[in-house]
Amino acid sequence: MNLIPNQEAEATRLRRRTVTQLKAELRGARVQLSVLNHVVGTHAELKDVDLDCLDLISSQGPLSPSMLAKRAGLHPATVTGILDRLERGRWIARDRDPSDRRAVLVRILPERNAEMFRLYSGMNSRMDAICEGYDQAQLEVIADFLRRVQAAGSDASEDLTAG
Amino acid sequence: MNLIPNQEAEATRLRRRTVTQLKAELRGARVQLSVLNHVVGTHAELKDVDLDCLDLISSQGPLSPSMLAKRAGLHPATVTGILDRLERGRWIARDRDPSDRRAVLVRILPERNAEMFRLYSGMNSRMDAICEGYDQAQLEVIADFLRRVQAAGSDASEDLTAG
DNA sequence: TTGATTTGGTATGAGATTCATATAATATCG
DNA sequence: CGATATTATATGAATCTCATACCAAATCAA
Repeated sequence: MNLIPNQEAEATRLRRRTVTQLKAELRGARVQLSVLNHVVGTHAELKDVDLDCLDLISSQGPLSPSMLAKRAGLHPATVTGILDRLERGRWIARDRDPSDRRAVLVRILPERNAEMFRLYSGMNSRMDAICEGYDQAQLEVIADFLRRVQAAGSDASEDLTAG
Repeated sequence: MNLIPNQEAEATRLRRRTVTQLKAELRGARVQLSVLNHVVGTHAELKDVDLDCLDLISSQGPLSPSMLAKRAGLHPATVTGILDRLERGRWIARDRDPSDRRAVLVRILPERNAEMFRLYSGMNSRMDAICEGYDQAQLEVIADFLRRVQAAGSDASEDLTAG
């Protein structure tokens, strides 16, 4: 930090460029992963949004259809249709909530896990290869970064839905 | 790396756990960013897939509808419909390819850039805040990681489409 | 050159999807 | 207890996706 003003300005410029670049790469990664999602979904006879919901149920479930609708930014009636498809395909099950007889709890069925895993296996092994290039500390930095991105995305979505 | 076998096994276990965790966080980030995308799309009266295509045109364009269909994993006729909507909304323009009179080149119109930027501004400032917690070297490591993820996603999609 | 085949983009129409609204059942509040 | 709110879903209109067909232009074959 003992730089003359010129060097300091240069460092600031470089940093700004790097941050901009990183955000661009994140957008790019999001699109490519969504494209992969779409291709996987096509093979599994699932819509993109079905897979998104399946991911949400998998990571945040079991949860109710109304909570899922909120988390996914979808209309409740749309979620009913999505859950119908996922249930018909034996991806999920709907149970009654024991504490509220109006409510429903959606949970993942492990039945077709292997099939889904197989569809993602190409990406999975590529990810393993990528990770081999990083040491333990770097992997943790990246994982933590991605965790923060999730929170940011969730918060930004909420703000936009509210406003 | 001068560890007795027990320590080495422990380190391997830890590393495997970290890699698994990282992949889970990446999936989670993809979903949250897609949800944000959906919410943004709702405000801009665009379908999720329209925004995906807009991103692809923005980063890889100008390109032809058939190339876009290939990159996005969509049917050519579907892309025609998407481009119709994007054109009607003044997001893109279709030009004839001077070197092939059958072909069309799709390019971004900057007209509505500010509007889109405003919708993403909440996420953008959150990303800036996140990046402040990392030094230059870390930012570059993360950006490079995301670049590799894009390539992996693109390759995995291609394999799946071909097979 | 001519004629056949391939390629690029889009129109058409059948089937599927989304969502505003309405509805039924249950919960909660006063 | 009665009124209101909440949860999930049925219904139907508008819209979207994609297989197919089609036309124009490029490329290939002879």
